[in-house]
Amino acid sequence: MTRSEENYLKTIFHLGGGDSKSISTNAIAEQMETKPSSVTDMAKKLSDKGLVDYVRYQGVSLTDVGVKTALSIIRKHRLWEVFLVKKLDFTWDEVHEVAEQLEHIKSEKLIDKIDELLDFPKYDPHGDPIPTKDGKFQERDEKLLSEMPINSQGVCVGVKDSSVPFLKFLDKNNIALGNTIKILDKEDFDNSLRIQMNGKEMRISHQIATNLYVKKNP
Amino acid sequence: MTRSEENYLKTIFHLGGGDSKSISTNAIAEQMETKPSSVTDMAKKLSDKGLVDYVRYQGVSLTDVGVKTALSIIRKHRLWEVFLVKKLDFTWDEVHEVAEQLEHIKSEKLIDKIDELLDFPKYDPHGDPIPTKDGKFQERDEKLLSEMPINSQGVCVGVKDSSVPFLKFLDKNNIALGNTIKILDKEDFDNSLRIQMNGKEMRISHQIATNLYVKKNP
DNA sequence: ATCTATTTTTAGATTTGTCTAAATTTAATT
DNA sequence: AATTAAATTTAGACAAATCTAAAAATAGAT
Ligand SMILES: [Mn+2]
Ligand SMILES: [Mn+2]
Ligand SMILES: [Mn+2]
Ligand SMILES: [Mn+2]
Repeated sequence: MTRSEENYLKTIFHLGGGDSKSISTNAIAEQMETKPSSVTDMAKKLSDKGLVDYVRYQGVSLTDVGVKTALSIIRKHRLWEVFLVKKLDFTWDEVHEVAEQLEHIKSEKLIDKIDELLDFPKYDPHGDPIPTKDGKFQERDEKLLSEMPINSQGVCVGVKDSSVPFLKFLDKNNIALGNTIKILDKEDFDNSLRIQMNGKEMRISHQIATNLYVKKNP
Repeated sequence: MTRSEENYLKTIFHLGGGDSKSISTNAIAEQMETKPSSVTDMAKKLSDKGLVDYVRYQGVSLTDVGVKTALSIIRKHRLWEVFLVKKLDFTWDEVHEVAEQLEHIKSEKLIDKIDELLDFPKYDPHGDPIPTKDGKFQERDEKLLSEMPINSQGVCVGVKDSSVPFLKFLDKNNIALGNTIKILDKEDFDNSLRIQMNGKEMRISHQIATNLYVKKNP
C-alpha cells in the first residue's frame, strides 16, 4: 500500500463510501484537492487491488477489505493525535498535520504499543471515536448543540469542524471538550444561543452551535 | 526535501562524506542497495540544491548545509530509537527498521518534544551518539574490545555491527551495554578472548570482539 | 606510454502519481 | 426525444526515482 492509496481510502471512507454508498469522482477530487482525472486513475488501481468497487461514471465505494484498511489508517491517525496531546503537550489544533504523516508509518507493533501507552483511548482530541484493532467503531449518542432544546443540558464531547481557526476560537472562549453546557435561550432572529457553561453565562452564534457535538444528559 | 534525498545525505554522511572527503558513486550505490547510475542522477540533484559538492567521476562530499541536514536526520533516527526502547518496550534489534520511517516525519516541534520526553539522551540503544539540535556531535573515548590490552578493564558502550542477528546473539549471551568487561587472556591461535563480565568468565570470538565498543576504565 | 579493467556517466525506458485538454457519458431541461 | 450542461473518462504529457545497456573516463599494470 502506498501513501497515496491510503489517503484515497481514508477520504472515500470519510465521504461515506464505507456503507456501500457510491462516492463521485468529483467529490473525492474536491476533498483531496486534486483533479478528477487523477481520481479516475486511482479508482482503477484500487479496484484492481480489490479495495474499492468502481463502475465507470458511477463512482466508487469501499469493499470490505477497503473499509478495514481505511479504518486501520484512521485508527492510527487518531491514536497519534491522542499521543501528541497527552504525551507531548501538543494543542488540539496542532496535531492533525503531524498525524497525517504519522498515520502512514508501517508497524503494527508500534501502533499497538502507542495504544497501550495511552491506556486504550476511545476518542481522539477532537472527540472523534478511535476504531478498535479489529475495526469496530464505537459511535456515541451525540447531537449538535444547535439541535438541543431550550433548558436541556449536556456535555461538550466533540467538534464537527476541526479546522485550526475554529479550534483556536474555542480555546480563546474557554470552550473545551468535557464542559457542561445548558441551553438557556434561543434567539429567533439569528439563531444564536444563550448558554450556561461551567457556571458562566455566554452567547454563542449559530455557526458555532452547528459545529459542536453535545452528549445530552439523562 | 524528499525522503530519497534525505536517505542519500544520511548515507553519504555515514560513509565519511561529512569531512569533505569524496565518496564514490559505487560506495553509495552499494550501501543503499541501488545502482550507480541512480546515484549519479541524485548527485546532480543534490549538487544543484547545494547539499553536496559533486565533481564528475570524482564522487560527492557534503557541503556545510548537507552535513547539517544529514545530522538532523540522524538525530531524529536515534531519538526515535531511544523512544521505542524506553517508552514502548521495543528491543534494540527491532527499532532500526521503524526509525528508518520515523526519521522522515517533518515536525521540528515533534522531535524536540520527544527529546524532552526522553530527558535529552546522549546515546541511542546501540551506543551511537545523538547529535544535538545544533548539530554538535559528542564523540566518546571508546575502543574496540579487540584492541584492549590484557588485564585492562572497561564498560561495554556500543556495537559496531548493529544487525539484527548480532544483536540477538548478544542478548542470548547476556552481553549488554553497561556491562563491565575485564580482559583475562588472548588466544594467539584464533584471537579469541577470555573475559570476565559481571562476575562470570566467558570466551568471546575475535569477530565479536571487533564489533563491541568499550570505554576503558581509568 | 599504452593497454586494460574498473568505475562512472549517459541515453533511453519504466513506474507512480499527477496534470491539461479533448472526448465521452450521464443527467437535466426543454 | 432532442438539446444542453455537468460530470467523468481518455489520451498524452510531465516530474521523481529508478533501472538496463552502452559509452566514456579513470586508474592500475605492463
Ligand atoms: Mn485529524
Ligand atoms: Mn494522510
Ligand atoms: Mn538505527
Ligand atoms: Mn531512512
